[in-house]
Amino acid sequence: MHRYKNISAPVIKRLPRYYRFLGELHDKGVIRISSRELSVKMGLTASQIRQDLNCFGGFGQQGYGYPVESLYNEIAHILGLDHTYSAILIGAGNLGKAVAMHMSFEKRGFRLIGIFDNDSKKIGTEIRGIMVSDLDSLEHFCSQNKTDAAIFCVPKNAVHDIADRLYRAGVKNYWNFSHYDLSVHYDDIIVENVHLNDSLMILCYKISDANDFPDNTSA
Amino acid sequence: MHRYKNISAPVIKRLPRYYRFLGELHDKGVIRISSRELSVKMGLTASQIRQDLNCFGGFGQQGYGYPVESLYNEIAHILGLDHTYSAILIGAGNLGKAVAMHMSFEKRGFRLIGIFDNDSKKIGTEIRGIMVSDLDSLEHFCSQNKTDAAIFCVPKNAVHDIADRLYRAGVKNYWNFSHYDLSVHYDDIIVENVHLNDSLMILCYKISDANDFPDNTSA
DNA sequence: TAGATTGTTAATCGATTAACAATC
DNA sequence: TAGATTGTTAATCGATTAACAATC
Repeated sequence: MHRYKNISAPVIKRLPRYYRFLGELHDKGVIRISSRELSVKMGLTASQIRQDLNCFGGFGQQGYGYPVESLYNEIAHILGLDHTYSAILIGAGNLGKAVAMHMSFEKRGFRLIGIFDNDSKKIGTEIRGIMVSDLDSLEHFCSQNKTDAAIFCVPKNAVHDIADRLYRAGVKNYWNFSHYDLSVHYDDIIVENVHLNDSLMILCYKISDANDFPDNTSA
Repeated sequence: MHRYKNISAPVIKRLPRYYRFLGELHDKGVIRISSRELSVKMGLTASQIRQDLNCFGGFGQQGYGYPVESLYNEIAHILGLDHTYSAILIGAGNLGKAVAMHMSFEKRGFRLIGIFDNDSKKIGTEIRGIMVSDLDSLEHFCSQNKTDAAIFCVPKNAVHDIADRLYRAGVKNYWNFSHYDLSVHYDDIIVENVHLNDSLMILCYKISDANDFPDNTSA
């Protein structure tokens, strides 16, 4: 059922970054690169790079290094970017609209096929050539269109109910921008979270930690 | 110079999530909670919760658990949310606009004091009550206004140059939405990345890994 | 061939979990 | 007090780094 065995989360999280750096190298016309050179560019150890890549196969050649273009393509394949999963966006507010407009879905293995909102002012408007539909028509849409994934750009109090409806309609893969933990409620779903608030708070922590003197903390 | 000693990245990343759950508990009127109960709600081990919290202090009480409200306030303080760091937004496109409109900066320790873009169509327009300024006036603005942090919502090819300018103007804390690794080029800066493309590719990986049969992968 | 660099095993380091004495 | 639960130390687990034989 799984393509690769026991790939740890840290390894998976590094894959898109490898993909990015290899893409840049390829654009610059670089043909081959050693784990040593790449480690310097990326701020990792050469050992880690070799370990990571060897989870998926032996893409290098002793005495030579890694061929940039084919490794780039291999990682695309590992990430599954050669798929085209259909996705719908839930929520056409500021954030939803920006996600719809900003993302190159096709380059990341997805195609945006529907947008839903419950605000009558938004229903009927177009975003990136896609008509915003009434949230009430969600089930009907999913029954008519193969829907692989849903993108949550709605306020947290709306998420649970919509997730329930999607789950019953068979949509179980979620890109979650909402301030809500989907994974706690179901366990046969796949969730990738983008918690912007959490990220901003972590920045706040880092700044505070680097700048505060212990004397100030009790103030 | 640092408030806490040797706090590991995994612990820091969990703090906003603790903060969120404690906030919800407090809203529901819950007065106290044991690490055991919280672990069930959050899908962690009780041991980890106690270890994490004890990095910062002994907030619990034997035989009783943790007082929800005061722990919530403690975590806010640990995260530095009682600060108000001034931040400027670079890039008023779809994503920048959404970030400006969508985020509750004040609740996360920040205040948005300026927005910059190089597109003459955007300069002079208002976003959330803030006038979009010409990117050329960046240095002047920073010299007149204490600027603690910058938010990057510009295309990757623009980042390096703007980061240079900000760095020279003394702005060294960045919330980075761009597809570019700032941290590789400087080392006395603080960066928190939001790599939406990486996140979407990770979702693609997870879906592919769960659904592909090995036989299909070579196709 | 000789030099370079991989793939892979072994050693180290760090994070998570378990256990339990301290104590409310 | 007795029961519960923390704070903290010890044990385990997993991830990273180092080392080196295989080999291009």
